[in-house]
Amino acid sequence: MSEKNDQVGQIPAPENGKEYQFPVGMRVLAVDDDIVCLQKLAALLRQFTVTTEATKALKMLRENKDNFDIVITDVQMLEMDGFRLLEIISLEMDIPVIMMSSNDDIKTVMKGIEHGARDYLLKPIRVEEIKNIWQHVIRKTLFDPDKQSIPKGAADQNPKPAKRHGERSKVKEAQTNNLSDEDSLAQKRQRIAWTRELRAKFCDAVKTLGVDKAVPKKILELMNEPGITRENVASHLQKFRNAMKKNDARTIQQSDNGVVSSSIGGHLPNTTILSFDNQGPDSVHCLDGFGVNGHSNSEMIQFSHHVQNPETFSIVSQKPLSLPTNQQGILQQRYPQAPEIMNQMWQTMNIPRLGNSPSHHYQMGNLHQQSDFNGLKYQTFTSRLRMVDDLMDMDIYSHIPSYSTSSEPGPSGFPLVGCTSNSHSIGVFLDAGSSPSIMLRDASTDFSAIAQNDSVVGPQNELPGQYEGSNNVSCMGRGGLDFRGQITGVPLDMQGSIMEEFIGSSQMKLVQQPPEHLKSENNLHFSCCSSTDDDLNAALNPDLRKEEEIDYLTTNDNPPLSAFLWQKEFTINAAKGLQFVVNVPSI
DNA sequence: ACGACAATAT
DNA sequence: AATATTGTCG
Repeated sequence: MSEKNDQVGQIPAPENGKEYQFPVGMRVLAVDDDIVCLQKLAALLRQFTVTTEATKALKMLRENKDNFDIVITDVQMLEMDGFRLLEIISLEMDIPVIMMSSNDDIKTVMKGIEHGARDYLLKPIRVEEIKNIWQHVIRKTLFDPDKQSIPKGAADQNPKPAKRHGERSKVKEAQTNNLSDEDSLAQKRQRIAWTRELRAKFCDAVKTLGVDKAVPKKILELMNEPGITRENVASHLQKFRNAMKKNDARTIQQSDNGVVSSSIGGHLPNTTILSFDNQGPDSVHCLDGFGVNGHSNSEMIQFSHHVQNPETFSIVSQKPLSLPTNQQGILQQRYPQAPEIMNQMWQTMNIPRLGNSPSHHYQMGNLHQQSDFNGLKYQTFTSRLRMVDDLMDMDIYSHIPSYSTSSEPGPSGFPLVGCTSNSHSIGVFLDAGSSPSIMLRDASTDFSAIAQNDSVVGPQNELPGQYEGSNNVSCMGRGGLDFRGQITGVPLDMQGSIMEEFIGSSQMKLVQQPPEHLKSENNLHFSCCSSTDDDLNAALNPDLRKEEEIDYLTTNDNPPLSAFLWQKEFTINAAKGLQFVVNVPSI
């Protein structure tokens, strides 16, 4: 208590220790939400304070930053990420922070370094490592004794815009000989991360203020988040509003279509034929799905190589499916319904039905679990969807996780209300039974969840190791989590409160990371996301439709989806290499 | 090279 | 405060 910050200078040199002695007098704040780790760590420390909650740690630090010489924090924690903690600490005070984690992934380590961590210790922490951390405390006082009193954050809070330019160029010049560490950091814009928690807070604030009355300053107040500036909020608000605008536009566009269908002359096709465009009975149509458009694609050749049981994919017949005509009105219009299409697909592909389930229930792949959370149903299933360059044991059946036409939850849990695919993936809409209007907005996130084919998202009580070796995706009625555990597809702010609460309540989390090569190469993660999202857009918005790229199936069950009319022939790459063509006669 | 995002400038 | 532009990142 009585001790002051300068006391750190008195930290005994290592020599004075016996075989192993933690530097006397060094006050460590250790943060880890894993109690066991915390205990282990504590055993190595002398004078320490521990907490399992980053927020508590922050509080302690804020209340008296002079009480601690150094902070050691775990990287992965539930409520607050270690990085976030690090970020806030380095923003608000000048206490060295050491990260620890069992993850030695270079990127993660780099992230720590970039955020200003003084060290990155790999778990399990060994004595030798802990023994030396005093150096960081010393170094701090040695190297910037003056800056000591001025927290970095404070300086950054009130930047003088006018002087910015000059400063920046100066930094560049100075870069040559200076402390590379701090300076390179200073050069970069330091940005805050809008974590789930933050966004949730933001949303709450906006909600309570009312969308039109929400201005940065007030939001900031309501959020009550130190470490965040008004500018931060303003920026986020800008994004938020943009997203809002976009979303509105989309919705309007859609309802327009639904009502008028003007883009194709106000008529609806009265006959629709679905056929599978295979080259002949029993042939696997390993068309690249680009061949039709004249692009050949070497990847697809690879595909046929990798197919282990070609018979599995045989298409039994090439039976056009004639759908009943109905001219009642838009909702009754007969387009190929996803169920019908699926039906045909499955029939022709010889996909087995589930035991004695009602005729429309199918199960593809392994259905792990169906759950209900806060009234939202979701389920996990196995998706063995692979990207084109990774087709080793591709299994076409498992591309479609489950399906049901009934509005009652069947074995699959949800009615399939639509589906889409691109050359990489097939996506399905499962409706958890909510209002159709919400469906559209959130639909793309469904895709994302599915498209993130090598990630596992599941309820917390599913063990991380449980799915090892398989590619699992958990899908909720709407919304999905991406590799990072963030909601994907549309900005979180636009997800609506349901999703927000669902995810925000941290009942869901990412339990398995995708393979590294999928994450890094070609931004696969992102392209995957956005392409599916694009597909959705295109399917729903004729103007955006790009004939040669967009493949989709949609259904009439759901007004928003039914708003879309098929006017031409589209190619559906239902799964890599298998190509179906939907012929829609012109009116 | 591009889109998303957040900082920064106007 | 709102909007436009810029810098970073993957």
